[in-house]
Amino acid sequence: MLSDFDLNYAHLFEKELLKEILQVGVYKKLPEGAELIDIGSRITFMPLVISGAIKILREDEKGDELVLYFIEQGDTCAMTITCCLGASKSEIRAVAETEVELLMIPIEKIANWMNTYKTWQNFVLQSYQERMQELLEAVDTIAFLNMDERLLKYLKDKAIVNKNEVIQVTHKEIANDLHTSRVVISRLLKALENKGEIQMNRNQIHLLNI
DNA sequence: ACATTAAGTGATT
DNA sequence: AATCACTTAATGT
Repeated sequence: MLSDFDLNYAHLFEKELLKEILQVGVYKKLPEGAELIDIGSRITFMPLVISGAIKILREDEKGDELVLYFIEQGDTCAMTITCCLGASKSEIRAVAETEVELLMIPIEKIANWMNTYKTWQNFVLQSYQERMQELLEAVDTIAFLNMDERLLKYLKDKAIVNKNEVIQVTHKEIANDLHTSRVVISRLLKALENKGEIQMNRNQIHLLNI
């Protein structure tokens, strides 16, 4: 498991930092569907994703959800960085999309290492920038794309993070993630199937043209 | 065989 | 695109 960590992160950090990370970092393995961070919760650690993927979503008072983006191995959560810089409560919810392996870094270390390690500073700034990019992409998707295009993008993203063109989901789950109704999803999926983009089975969707 | 859950359909707003 | 009401199909017990 730690060799997997090396694979993704070793080239990024200098020796001493790597040693510190392994010292203070807590290894965790979570099953699919596990909740990592909830809205309003206090963030006490920064997760470095070793393997698997995490789904980041926004939620309204009624509990209606909207998926923003997925984060994968080599990524970290930008929300935790924001938290370090002042705000301490999470604005998003993070759920394990697949089984995930994480290395949890205590939040105090983050600001600390920013001063001592140049490579850490680069890493944090760069991942923050990448998240910002993804967030803008998510905004574009919601604002400018039709529902059918959004759906297709969602399916493709899901296929990528799961490393599988066959996705296990119900229409209901997709509807929740995209914040729409099941009937709409069923109809759009039907249209996609007729266009030859996908193939449907109960509880699963097969992406054909990737 | 029966109950439950997923998915399909037509009509209405 | 959302909602309703209803049907059909698949699956679990």
